[in-house]
Amino acid sequence: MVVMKDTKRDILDAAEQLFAVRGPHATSLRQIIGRAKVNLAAVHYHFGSKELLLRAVMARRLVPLNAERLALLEGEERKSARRVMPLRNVLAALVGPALRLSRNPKKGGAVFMQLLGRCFMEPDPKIQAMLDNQLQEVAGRFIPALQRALPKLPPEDLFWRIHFLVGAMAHTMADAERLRAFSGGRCNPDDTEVMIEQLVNFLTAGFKAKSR
Amino acid sequence: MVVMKDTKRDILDAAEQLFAVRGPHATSLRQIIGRAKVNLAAVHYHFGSKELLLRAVMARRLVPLNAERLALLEGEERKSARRVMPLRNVLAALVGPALRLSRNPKKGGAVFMQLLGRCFMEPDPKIQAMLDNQLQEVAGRFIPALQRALPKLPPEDLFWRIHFLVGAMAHTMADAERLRAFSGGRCNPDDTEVMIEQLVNFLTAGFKAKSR
DNA sequence: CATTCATTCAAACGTTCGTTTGAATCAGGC
DNA sequence: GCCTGATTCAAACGAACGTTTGAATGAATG
Repeated sequence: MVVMKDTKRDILDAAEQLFAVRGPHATSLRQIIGRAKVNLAAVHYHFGSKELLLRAVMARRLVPLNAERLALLEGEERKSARRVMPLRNVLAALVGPALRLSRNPKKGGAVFMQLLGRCFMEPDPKIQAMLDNQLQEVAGRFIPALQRALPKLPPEDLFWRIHFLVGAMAHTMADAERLRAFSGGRCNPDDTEVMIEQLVNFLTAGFKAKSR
Repeated sequence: MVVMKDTKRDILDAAEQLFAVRGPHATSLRQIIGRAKVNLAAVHYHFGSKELLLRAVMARRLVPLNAERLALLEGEERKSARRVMPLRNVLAALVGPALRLSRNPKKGGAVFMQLLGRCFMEPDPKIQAMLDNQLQEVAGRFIPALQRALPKLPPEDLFWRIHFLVGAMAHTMADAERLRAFSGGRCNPDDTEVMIEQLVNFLTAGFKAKSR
């Protein structure tokens, strides 16, 4: 009674871990219950199905993450009052909270960041629909903010660049570790602030490119 | 033996198609032989295993693709002789041939482009190792070329930006179609030249960003 | 103590997976 | 016409998958 409902949290933690490393589709429920040390039927008892489990894993972290992004954006909007908000700050509000996850092990940490990146790249339409749904509000607030920060950029160019942003961000979240070996140790993906700095710096320049 | 057996090619074509749309891991051999209209055992008879089949699918297109990239780079190097090669041309030689695949249905077309993008994002270490192997030569030639085009950029920044490039390119190859809906029809992923232009333009500006 | 209700458990369900087998089929060389 | 080696075929293999079942467990209620 002192400790209650370890089972649900244990399943969520184990699923998050394994979904992130091997991808949701390549992870079996038996691997999850093996790591969580619970019974196989507990997954369906508490969550209903594998798909609903993934949804629960994502919602647990994504809801606060998106709230943080929106709060950061609103804060920036308040700060810059009637002036145009600097593009760099908009991008930092979008990208920063997600990449900073890896600094916060208590809230999911690098594990969830990797999972989020993986879900962006999952071909499964069910997973894509779930993500689109979870990110609808964020997109609806950030796209106008980007447009305001880049008033001269044609919408077509803007959408192409958002697409590139998503690719670069997702790949960085899902596979930052690959960069360590690829760069021959010159880059350290564990240094979150450098990572954010590099990505925001790159994206800011990309978004500011002259339209052709 | 004048022409390659229909069976082998039929399997390669069907596998390429299905691997690309659903991802290699989510595609079963039975789906492949159903589309190819061949016997199930034919896959193992001609290729040995599912993994070797994927390797064969990739090699068939990737070998000529990489050769084209290297030839394009060499051509640019010859053209600019002792001068510095423009960054834009290096990036175009790297990104162009891959994205232009979708214009060339006879050589795999958009289907293989999507598959290549998917493989970049596959968590499976076997697939990653295979890709790394296939791309080693290209990386070894393009990284110095990028360094020469950006002599003032610290190597750490360069590697971060290559990482972002890979993410943006892979996401564009694998999921360009998502952009059509996401942009409300404003972007047309079928127009390959616009796609290349947008990506190269974005990347060129990103690579040229001031180091911080 | 008896009852209740949420939770856990071992076991099995029916599918589907990648792979293997051994016989049937077909080609060309003698 | 038969032999040989390459290819195709239907059928089955064992393993793993997501899911379901029904009984055992345990704490709280009356």
